[in-house]
Amino acid sequence: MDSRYDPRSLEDKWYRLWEEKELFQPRSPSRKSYSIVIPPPNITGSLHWGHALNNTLQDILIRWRRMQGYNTLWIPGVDHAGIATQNVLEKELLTQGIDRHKLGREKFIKKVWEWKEHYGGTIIHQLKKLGSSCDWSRTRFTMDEKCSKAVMEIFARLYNEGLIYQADYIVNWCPRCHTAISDIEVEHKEKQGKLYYINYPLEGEKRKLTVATTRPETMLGDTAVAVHPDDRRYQHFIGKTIILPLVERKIPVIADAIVNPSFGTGAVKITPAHDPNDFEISLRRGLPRIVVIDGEGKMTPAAGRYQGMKRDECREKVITDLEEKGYLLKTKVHLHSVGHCYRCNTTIEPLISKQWFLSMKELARPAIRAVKSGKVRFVPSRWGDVYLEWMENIRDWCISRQIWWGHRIPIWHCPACKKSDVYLPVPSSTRQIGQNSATKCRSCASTKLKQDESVLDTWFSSALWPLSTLGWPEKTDDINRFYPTATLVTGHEIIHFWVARMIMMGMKIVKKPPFREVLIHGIVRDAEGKKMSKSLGNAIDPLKTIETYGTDALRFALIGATSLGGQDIFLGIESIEGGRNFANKIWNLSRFILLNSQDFQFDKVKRRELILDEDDTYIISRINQVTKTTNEFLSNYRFNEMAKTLYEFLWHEFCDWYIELSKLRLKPSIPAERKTTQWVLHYVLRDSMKLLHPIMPFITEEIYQRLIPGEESIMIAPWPVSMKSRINEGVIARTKKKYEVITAERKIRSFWNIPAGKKLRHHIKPIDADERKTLEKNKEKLIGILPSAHLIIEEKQPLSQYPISAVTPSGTTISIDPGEDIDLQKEKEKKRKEISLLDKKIETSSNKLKNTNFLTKAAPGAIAREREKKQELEGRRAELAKINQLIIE
RNA sequence: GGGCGGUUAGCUCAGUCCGGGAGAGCGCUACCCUUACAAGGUAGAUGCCACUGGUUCAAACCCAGUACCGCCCA
Repeated sequence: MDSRYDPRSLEDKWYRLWEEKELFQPRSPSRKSYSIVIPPPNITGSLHWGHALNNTLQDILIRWRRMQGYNTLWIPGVDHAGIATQNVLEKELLTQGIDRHKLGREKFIKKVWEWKEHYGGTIIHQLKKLGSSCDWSRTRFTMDEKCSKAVMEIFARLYNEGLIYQADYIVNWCPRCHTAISDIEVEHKEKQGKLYYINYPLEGEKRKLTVATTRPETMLGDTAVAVHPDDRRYQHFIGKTIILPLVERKIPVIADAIVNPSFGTGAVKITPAHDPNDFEISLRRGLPRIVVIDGEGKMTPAAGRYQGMKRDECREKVITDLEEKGYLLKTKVHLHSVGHCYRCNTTIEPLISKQWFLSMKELARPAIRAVKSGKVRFVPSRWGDVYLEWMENIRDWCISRQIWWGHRIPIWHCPACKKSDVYLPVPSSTRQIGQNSATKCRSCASTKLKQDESVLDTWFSSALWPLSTLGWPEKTDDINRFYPTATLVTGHEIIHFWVARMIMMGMKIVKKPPFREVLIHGIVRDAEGKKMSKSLGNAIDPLKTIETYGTDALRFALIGATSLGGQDIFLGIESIEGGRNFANKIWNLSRFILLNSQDFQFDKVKRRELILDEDDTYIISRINQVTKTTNEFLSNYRFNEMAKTLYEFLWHEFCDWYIELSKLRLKPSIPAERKTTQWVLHYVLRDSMKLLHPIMPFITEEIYQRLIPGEESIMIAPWPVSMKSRINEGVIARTKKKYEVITAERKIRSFWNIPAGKKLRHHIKPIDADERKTLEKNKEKLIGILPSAHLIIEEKQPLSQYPISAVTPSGTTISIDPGEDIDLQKEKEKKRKEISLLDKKIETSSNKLKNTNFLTKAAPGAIAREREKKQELEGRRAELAKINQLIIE
């Protein structure tokens, strides 16, 4: 065994073995199920820190439950990511000089499939590097035959129920992607812009009304000016007519309560075709809607002489023209929020167009109830409020996208009778699903049906994910067995996009929510607090990190950085180093144990042969306690606490104390003692490896296999069970006090610069008879570990013999003979400082105990604890004072 | 404008659900290559727990408000 842990050689080896043995598949059909569906990563994506965290959390849950014997299933898959994928392909084709429009829809889609076959597996491969124990044999793709079938089926059902409708509506249009996007796909960003104050003259009067706008180019499409009905400044303008500058159109001045009187001048221009608020007003008031900007972001013929200009060019021109003609009053710097496409960051153009919508109110109701009744529980619970807030104010979902890559809407329009209807595709046409499957119009039997050009929003298929991956709309065993899934693990950024819509679909389709709990975790950010992402260029490639530090180190660091509140996570490379160091520690402690157990076989030892001393009992008690807390932490999703507990236990209890002391007992001279120690080392190591396995799957497998040769895998080893009978609280307390004596002695050495290995003469004065007994029982060990040339343990020993000493928190004194003259004044000064510090604490404590309010109102336990504390402090102080007294003499 | 989160050691953060002796890792200081590990060991220093008020015998923790930072929604 090498003295350093090298993850590279091990990880692929074990992962391959796990896959070969099909350990990732459900393997206990008679047992209770535990299932998870993966949040499907984007097909164009590559592994980033968010995936790493998200999948590690899922893997921990699934590995834990698998070891507990559940029939576990973690379903993986990828999402076809309509807009993103189309963008990637378009760019790639452009580098070859190919324009998608020239290629045509069918050929383009064929190209996307080809691309998918080539590169679509990247992210899956990367998830494997993370150690994810998904059942890859069930990998799904949102565009594959089964998922597509589910999409078509539910679309038809919703359409036939009248929940899907087509309407002219103002949508968020991305002029670059050439498609509508939903409200939540718009990212609002604060931008420094200008507020333009424009004078609008009244018809037949000298007076004018000044409006303020951030988008002067849209004035070409104005169809009214609005003021607040209670605004006294403008009462006499209401009902008048304005001659719109540059356009010379006559538009009315109207009153509407939506106007904010304190914004700008309190009078606003109304452009129904290019502003969502104005659109709403136009619906109420029956105002005309004049489209002046088209889907390309260029001015339409309705813009008159500005036709053909790009919207920002047009803005400049409109401003100059207004200025020239004296309509522009002033401009002011103005901070406002501007919508951007979350895919390509282009400024969104609100635009009127014909789109497909899914009405949400009715779908939302049961989904709201599912969360309110506790059928679905968010962890941490505050995210449930975020969900409810959105659901209770839900708006209809624009589900159509004007792109080619995606599930084409199965609606056919008949040019003959002008009717449209839904036609389900022929099941065999996997790839072109939804196409050419309607041949005859149901109304007039015309054979010239034309399919709707739009495709469905990608999230529409994602919403069906827990059902479609299990085989819906077929009635499958998997659905009976694994639906609803147990836990959905995801980031808070997609609660609206995905989580809410899955719950709605689950309730709609099978009347059961798709999961019982939703674990929301933080977003991984870099050291500067920015979200780690490729587009920002601040991402450290997790694969490089894995290459350098190992998967287990990365996983441990990520888990250690999470917290109960789902706070965002800042991760520097130092954290990963910490994980690597821990892995190395595990490696070396195992190495120590393995090197010292070549003559040992765990199974051959009978419990009767063991002579357990208190250090053994201590560590056995502790591993049983740790087992218990680990389980509790896992049940409550407190993964960081779990990681910390195991780290602390292995490093600072097992290594620092048990293993150090075991070195004194592994000598072959007393075989029974050696055997006992070996047994305990094995027992603790075996159980710790199991407990740690969900977080650090690779190193634990390697150690486990070396420890117990011939085992199939730690993955399916039984999860440790904490045994109450093996926890001895009394021994734990006594042993801790014993270790305090050793620490106290080390402090003396450190203070006086006495080398750690130098054998000294020691006196120990135990605080009481119990302590004396414990120490006497451990005399040999103390001599070895201190190390001591001569050790006296005596409650009433003359302290003056050995001038330098230390007192443990419980009051036991240990003194040493430095073997040479030392500066007694320095020692006295040190003690005096300790005493005055204790005095302060004693004062606080005794004030508390003198307070009658405290004595009458505090819990009895709290008072008892306080008394104990004071007693301990006083005992310690007394010892220190006595010693100092003696030094003077 | 509405909502949510954060503010604890030089840095990154736990701890707040469930009130009672301020914690971890990294960094820093001193000593140590002690045959599991220098990716290590031993010991050490460092805090008006953002601010103001309230509740309480007792507040980092509960309540109200303020400031600053961040996120989401309109």
